Amino acid sequence: MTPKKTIERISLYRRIVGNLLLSGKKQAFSHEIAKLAGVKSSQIRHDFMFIGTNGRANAGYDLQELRGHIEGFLFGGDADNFCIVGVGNLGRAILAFFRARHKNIVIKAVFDKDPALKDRIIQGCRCYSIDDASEIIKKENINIGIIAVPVEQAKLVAQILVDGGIKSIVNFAPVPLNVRQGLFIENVDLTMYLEKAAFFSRNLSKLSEV
Amino acid sequence: MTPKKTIERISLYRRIVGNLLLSGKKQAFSHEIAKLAGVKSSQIRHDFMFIGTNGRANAGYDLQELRGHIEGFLFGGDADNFCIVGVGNLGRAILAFFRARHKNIVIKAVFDKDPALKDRIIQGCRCYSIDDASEIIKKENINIGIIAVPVEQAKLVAQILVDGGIKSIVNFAPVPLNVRQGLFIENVDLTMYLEKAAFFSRNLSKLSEV
DNA sequence: AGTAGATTGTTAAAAAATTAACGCTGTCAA
DNA sequence: TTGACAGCGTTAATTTTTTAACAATCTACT
Repeated sequence: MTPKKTIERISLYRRIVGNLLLSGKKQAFSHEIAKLAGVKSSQIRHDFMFIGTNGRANAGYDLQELRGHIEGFLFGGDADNFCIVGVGNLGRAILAFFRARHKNIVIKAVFDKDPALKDRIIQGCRCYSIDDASEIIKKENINIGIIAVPVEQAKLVAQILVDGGIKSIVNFAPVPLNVRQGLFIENVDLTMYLEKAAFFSRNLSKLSEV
Repeated sequence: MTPKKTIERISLYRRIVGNLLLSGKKQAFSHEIAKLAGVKSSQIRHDFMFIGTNGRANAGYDLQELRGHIEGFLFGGDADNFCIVGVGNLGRAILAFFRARHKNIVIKAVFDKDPALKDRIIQGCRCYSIDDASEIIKKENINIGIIAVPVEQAKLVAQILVDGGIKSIVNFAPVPLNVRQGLFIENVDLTMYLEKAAFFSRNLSKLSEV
């Protein structure tokens, strides 16, 4: 019913399968994929059941077919249109990373409040004033917003995106945005990841295992 | 026994409590903190039991004291020393974000393989050749490494860090690093977060609630 | 063709995480 | 002082997630 974790793993499987295909492999067993993903083989089979793919006993999964199933499950018919708000270091990093690299993730626009950036083309992507967000979101059919602004502005930006019709947000600002019904928000908290890593560097014994 | 999720929340509570203090608040109830953190109040009380803090019935938690408890739990005596490998967009973004901002997260060095960057000071932080990683890690007493290099180099870099004595890694390269015994690795997969957001923008009804 | 061995799909069990329940304590007002 | 209420701490229940178990199936080899 709430397969968030499953979705995360499926996204990971997609890349693993892609890499295996690139390396020339045609098929793989659940335990091979499991090794690469860092999970148990039973988890793989369980997840694959969820997305409705099937392998063959003693022959594993056909990777081409598997990729098709995963992408069919994960992606819709058309590519998903994203926008990024905030063209600081992080916004540029994300833009550089995804621009023209992922066939289902298309960054259609970036927004900033700095007038100097207005209409500039950054990494091949046009920068608009945040004031025009609502208009551009509709025009470009953008469904997902990435928030990469300073923490003070995050809530306001989220509101602007939602008002513009955004359904789903990935928030990099270090403040958890309150989720509202009918909206997906993923808070990616870099400080938290660093503090967690620091904690476990001092408390490795508190880790269960792997 | 494996309180990874709890650690994540505690890191979040730390910031929430800090913000409340900044806003002039002296104490808070579990349900107030819960609201801000996006969890249930019973979760708050449960987690606070874990870190060994205590409030008073009908008066909630003393925020100053709570912050002390949280930081005592989360941080060690000294600040934790980090390094970043890869001075591309993402590495710079992380450096800019943390440099001199967080009293317990100190970025002591950045590494890159580009000779042009060697010994340059970036955001107040010196850039070293990756070849000197082992030496610098020991000299600066660095325990945590942040990997922000292209995917092809991630595994090699991880090996270098581990060989140098790093205990804990935050990996931003889109390949899951295999965890070895006695090592903490956090894979932060940006592609996964974007794909997940895209998936739920098309399948909002599949979200449980919240 | 038959048998041995390996892997799948699925169900059941186990483990982990979250949420609820509730006795107890402290506060406030009459 | 007493009663009513509100909130904490803790334990128990629930829910979710992961792992194991195993019959069915396929491959390969003789």
